[in-house]
Amino acid sequence: MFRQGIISLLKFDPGLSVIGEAANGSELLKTLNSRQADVVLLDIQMPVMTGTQTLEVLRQRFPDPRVIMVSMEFNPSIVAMYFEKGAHGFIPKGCDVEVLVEAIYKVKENGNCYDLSTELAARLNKHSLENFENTYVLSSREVEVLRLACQGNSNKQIGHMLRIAERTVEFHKTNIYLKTGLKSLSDLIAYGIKNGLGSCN
Amino acid sequence: MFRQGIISLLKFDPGLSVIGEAANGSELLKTLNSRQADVVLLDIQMPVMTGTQTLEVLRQRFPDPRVIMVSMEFNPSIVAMYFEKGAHGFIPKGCDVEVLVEAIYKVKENGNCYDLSTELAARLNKHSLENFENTYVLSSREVEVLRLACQGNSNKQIGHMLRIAERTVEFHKTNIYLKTGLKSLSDLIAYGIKNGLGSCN
DNA sequence: ATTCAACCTGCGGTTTACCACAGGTTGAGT
DNA sequence: ACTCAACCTGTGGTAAACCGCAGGTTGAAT
Repeated sequence: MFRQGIISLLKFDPGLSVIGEAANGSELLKTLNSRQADVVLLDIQMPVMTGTQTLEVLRQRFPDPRVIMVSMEFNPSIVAMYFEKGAHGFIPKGCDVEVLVEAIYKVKENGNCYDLSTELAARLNKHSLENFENTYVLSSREVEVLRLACQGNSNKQIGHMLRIAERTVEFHKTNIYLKTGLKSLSDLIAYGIKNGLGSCN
Repeated sequence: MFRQGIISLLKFDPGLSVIGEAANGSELLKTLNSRQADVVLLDIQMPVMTGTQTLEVLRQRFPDPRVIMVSMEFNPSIVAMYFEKGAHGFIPKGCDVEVLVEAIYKVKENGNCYDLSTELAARLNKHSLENFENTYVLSSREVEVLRLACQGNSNKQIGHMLRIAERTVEFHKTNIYLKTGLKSLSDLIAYGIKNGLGSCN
């Protein structure tokens, strides 16, 4: 329904053409086999595959199309993480469609883009980028732990899956708590789900 | 963005007119003060107020307009809960817009409506409604506990807020686990968030 | 070669979540 | 008066999450 809506809105812009749509990550990959895209709009909350996983596979198998993540949330820790994984843009769903159209053009011209009206831009200029990353951005290992936690696994199970000790999972979780400022497991899960780490949402 | 999309799609149907839109629950209530609506489309995942809370207040203060809940998920336990709280329709976002339009007409004519292609309809006919409810549908107390849990509160905190013993919170949680078939706290939180119980998603 | 960050781990110990057992209240319906 | 469902609560115990302390590895950059 969301897809139908966005597509019908994008059709109002004569400079853009929608060459395909997909209900989930694996459909997307199939579509890209037959058609070439300049820009891919990737919803973070998807069924079948998580946004993170889809992005990873997408960048590996189809390096050409540029990617804009579309999300309900806008957390610096998460936004930066998606850029590190190869995204070129990040747009919260709260934006007007005009902003989205602008972003599509910008990203198509080899630019990067995230909603500039936000605090992140300011922070990236003020403090050194590195310091910011070490303080707020989740490492890929941490994202992995968070993802598995969001999918209902216990620390022990996560440790088993990643072939690390339960203690190490706790260690990563502690760091996630520090970086995100969250305090309870409930908050952690809620945070993860809203940011697109979840089995089949 | 989602709203803009839906509205542009609904405009294609000459029998419908969109008389207003709102970004969250309290905006909705303000809008209804000045304009009368036949049907309200209420997204379950909203900022500021949860879907449940908005529905409750809406039904109290504006009993006339009929309400269709729009959600990513479709869990019998939750769907039935929303009907009990006064909703008249329930549409998953995965549906085509045609289904939504159909639903709007149906609900406007004083009918109730949920996606008939689903298992729920079958179940409601087969087993007695009462048995179904006792087995699957969350009571209002249980929903309240789940909501507070999704907002990051511990059992102790929840007990404090609802003025009941911590033990009683555990009791309700156990029942939620039984009714939903979930097993871990992570699953529980994920379930709640996806179904519109969450602080400001 | 050294430094540094990210990763990994073990040993306690505390807190929180959960569960089995056992029971009390209250209000609506027969 | 009785039933029944939903609600509430205590005791005591297990498992899971979390935390401080203390330390080891590895790979990339200076």
